[in-house]
Amino acid sequence: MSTIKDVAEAAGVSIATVSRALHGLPRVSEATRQRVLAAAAELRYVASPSAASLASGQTNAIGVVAPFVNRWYFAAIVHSAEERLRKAGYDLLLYSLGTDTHERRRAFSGTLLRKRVDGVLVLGLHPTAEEVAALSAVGGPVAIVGADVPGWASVRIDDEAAARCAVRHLLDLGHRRIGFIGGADELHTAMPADRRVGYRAELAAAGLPALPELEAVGGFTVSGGHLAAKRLLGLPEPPTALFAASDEMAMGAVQAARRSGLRVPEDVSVIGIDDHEMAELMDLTTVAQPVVAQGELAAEMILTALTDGEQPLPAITVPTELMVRGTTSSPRG
Amino acid sequence: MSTIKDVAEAAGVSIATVSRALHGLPRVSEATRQRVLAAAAELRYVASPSAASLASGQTNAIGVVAPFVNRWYFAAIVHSAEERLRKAGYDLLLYSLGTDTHERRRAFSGTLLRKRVDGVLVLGLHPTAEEVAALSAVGGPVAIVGADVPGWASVRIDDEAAARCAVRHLLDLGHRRIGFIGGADELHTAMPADRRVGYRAELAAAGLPALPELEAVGGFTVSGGHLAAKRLLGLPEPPTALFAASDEMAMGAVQAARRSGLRVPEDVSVIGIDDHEMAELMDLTTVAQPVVAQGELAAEMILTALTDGEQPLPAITVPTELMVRGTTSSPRG
DNA sequence: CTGAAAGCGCTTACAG
DNA sequence: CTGAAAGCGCTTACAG
Repeated sequence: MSTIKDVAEAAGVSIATVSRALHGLPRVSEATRQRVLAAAAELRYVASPSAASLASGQTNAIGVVAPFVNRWYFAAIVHSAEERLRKAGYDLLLYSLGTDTHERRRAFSGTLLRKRVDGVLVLGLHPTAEEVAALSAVGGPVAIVGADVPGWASVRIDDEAAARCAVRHLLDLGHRRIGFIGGADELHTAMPADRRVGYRAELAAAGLPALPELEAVGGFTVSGGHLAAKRLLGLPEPPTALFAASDEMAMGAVQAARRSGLRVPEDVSVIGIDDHEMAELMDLTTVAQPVVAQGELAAEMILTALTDGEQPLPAITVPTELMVRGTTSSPRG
Repeated sequence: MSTIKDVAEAAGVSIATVSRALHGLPRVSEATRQRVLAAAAELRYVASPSAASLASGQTNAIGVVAPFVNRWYFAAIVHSAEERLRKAGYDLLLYSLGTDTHERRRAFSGTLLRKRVDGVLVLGLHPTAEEVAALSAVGGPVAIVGADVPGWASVRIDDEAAARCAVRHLLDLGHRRIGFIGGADELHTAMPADRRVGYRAELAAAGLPALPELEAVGGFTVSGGHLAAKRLLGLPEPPTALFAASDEMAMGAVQAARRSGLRVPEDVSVIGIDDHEMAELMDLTTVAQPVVAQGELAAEMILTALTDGEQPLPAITVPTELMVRGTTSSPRG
């Protein structure tokens, strides 16, 4: 593996000049630059990121912290953010925490990220005040997707409004007994709580009570949604419609209804949030959120903060859209 | 941010001793080690990865190169590999190439990875001989998932056998006119070709011809599968069963059949490969492949190669399993 | 426009 | 068991 010294010798210049030429800095004659570029290409020279980082104090890497990557929402955001960051010359260090509290602590405390990244992208987690302080102390700009934190850049949907939109759709269709399938670990992720708030608020706005027995926990998985729906539909007085806080849970709910011999939407309506890539396939009515855009925006914000220094970090709310498909209709009778 | 020097001063030892104590190396007295550990904790010291890499020649990072992360198969493998690698103290650098040939070239040429990672994990790509040579020249061990390459560690399923298993299931049910929905860019990814080979081979073993008009391109997406199925089912003499080389395409095919007014499986059977997380939900018959295990195995192989030096790199084939669900049955009549 | 040199923060023989 | 010192390969003022 060739080093900058090899290139310098081959080009007949100093290593300082090689560095400047390769970085496109001014104060290098065009002739010299060409000679250096040719020598570097010839030697297949690639600068050592470690050495460059040590000398410059920049790592040219962004850390991405998420609970999962193998879920539609996170995978889509990671993919779009990665593309944007790589284009800007940044590497993406992935920390997929799972549900492990210990790993979560390591990530947020900075043990994992300090001195390793120039900035951090947090996905789908709702950090505590302590965690915010710790991550902020890592040094670089932080952007969060799916929540907002003072001092950090953020991209999110209005979860409460999205939930209200979904419930309103059901109300407009004539439903009055509407079940809710939410997440479980409200402490860990941001949006479940907000979506539940929206559910209750929209019911209240329609003069309907929020009945505890109509709220179930789905854990944001297909099988969790299935189980939750099964319980709700087995109630003595079952709901005529189900609002699931994510499409994956909504899909599980549709399945549960059908396995219980109920037709969707004739016997029970189901609506989700997301517009998961499989939602159209399943003809699922949902409130769509733009995931690719959120990933790109978050990446963009970090890049801007990295170059533009001290300008205020934006907090963006992206719009959602009701997608009426085949799993919702008016209740019978 | 504290450096090793701060810790050394606080503990009253040299930086060499700090380094040894923190790494758990021998030849440090227990008392000294405790003192160093305490000082490091007190100062919230985290070693600079750049400095450590530059001095040691190791990056403690593994590069993961994949065409996508936002597809079930890749996301699942990245997630499980990341967990294993992080546990071993390695960072995961993600390179999600997309379909961009330019980025692919950069990744395989080593421009992206050289001097940056200790090993590489390649997912779902079928590198050319040239690419293999270039990536091998990066230096560290390489493991590939979904294909096998001489000189690299590998984990994969037997794609041809999996395809034959799927087709055999359809033959056993009595189908004789079986359509195939495969990928598109056979040059880029490994398995499409093998799965097509298996399809043809199993037909041949049953004394049936491989009819070109029964083979369609689905591009490994739901919508691609939908389109391909639509074409096949619109044939003057349509197939009574469809074998899709992935579950996502199979799901698209099921949808296409239903939208054409055909019942699945009464009018047309559909089988896929994968056992996608949504397959059970859709009651899709498929040939299951273990994704989590493949990710873990691949990570394990790299870790072993990294520590155990020059032992031969394993090439493992993991088993697949036919999952008979509700989208396949005997043809009518 | 170019070079000599300091310095980034570690690891690792080498001495003792 | 511990320390002094070289060296990893860059970047970046500082001179000229």
